Amino acid sequence: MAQKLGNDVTCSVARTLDVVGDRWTLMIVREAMLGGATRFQDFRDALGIATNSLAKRLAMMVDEGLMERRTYREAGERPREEYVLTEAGRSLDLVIGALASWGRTYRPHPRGTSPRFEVEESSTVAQVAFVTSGGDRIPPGVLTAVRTEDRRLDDSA
Amino acid sequence: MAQKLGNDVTCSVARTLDVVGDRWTLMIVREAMLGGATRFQDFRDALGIATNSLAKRLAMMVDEGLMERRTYREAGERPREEYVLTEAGRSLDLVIGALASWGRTYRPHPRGTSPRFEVEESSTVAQVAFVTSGGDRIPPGVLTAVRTEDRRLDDSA
DNA sequence: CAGTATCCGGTGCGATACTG
DNA sequence: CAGTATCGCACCGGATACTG
Repeated sequence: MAQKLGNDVTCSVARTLDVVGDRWTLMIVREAMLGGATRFQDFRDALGIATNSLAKRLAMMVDEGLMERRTYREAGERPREEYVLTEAGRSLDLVIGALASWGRTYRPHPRGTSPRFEVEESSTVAQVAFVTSGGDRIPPGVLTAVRTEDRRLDDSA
Repeated sequence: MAQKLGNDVTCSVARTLDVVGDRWTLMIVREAMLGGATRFQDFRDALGIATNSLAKRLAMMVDEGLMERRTYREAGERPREEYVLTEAGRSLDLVIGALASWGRTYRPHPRGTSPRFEVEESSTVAQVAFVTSGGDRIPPGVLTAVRTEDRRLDDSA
């Protein structure tokens, strides 16, 4: 069950916001991506979110396929629950990256921090940008938006 | 005045969500990008939003520097108000693009529509992706996130 | 530790009516 | 057309207490 934004289900932006458009979900995703957080308490400590809110968010995210809930047991420990991003959840990295980039540019903060995305092992830093289907980067400010039917767009290219 | 998400101002994602994290702002930006909407009534018709909500959102967006409000007069007409995206507002295209892309992939809809971004005149379709500072596209699934101080990140590269 | 149960306040948002 | 004014409510989310 998505949550609220009932109108305009035909808009792909609205459909996404219906899932991640609340106050906490993307922050939880961000925390999960940073790798430190997998357990309930991790998210609670990192975000300062109320327990019932967190429980509700995590349940929604599992329900929506952003997270997977697992029970695991370390040697000698009692079983624990952990929440791990699914592929759909990990794919929100572009959204997180775009939000972070905008914030850095237009809402700078002297002690600000962002999730930096880098290629594993090679330490190459990644940036979010528009590219052509050929893979060439498109400079900012030259794009026009046109309303298009989704089936005519190919994301895999 | 940002609106609500008080905590964690050091996180650039949170700072951005503080501006665009409500239910309508990004939908208004989207509509403005599609070019059809500049006037109050345009947004109202396109989104079905309540007038007071729209007024409040637009005022906030002007206040936050996402939109510019102008009074103009066409020949023989009475003066009208129009709302035009600023550079900061237009720069949300990456966020919109990332949201649309995710929605198309993970929340497909038979009659879904998205804003398609294309290079003016050349009709080249743009996609949102991670790239290296050298401009090479990075394939999905190979990135790791690390918490980093904003001043150590260079978005202009 | 990992939640669930309950209470409650702020407010985002819709509906409606009204103004210049 | 472009809003403002009022009303009302759903609901998100915080605080707290309690359970296995």
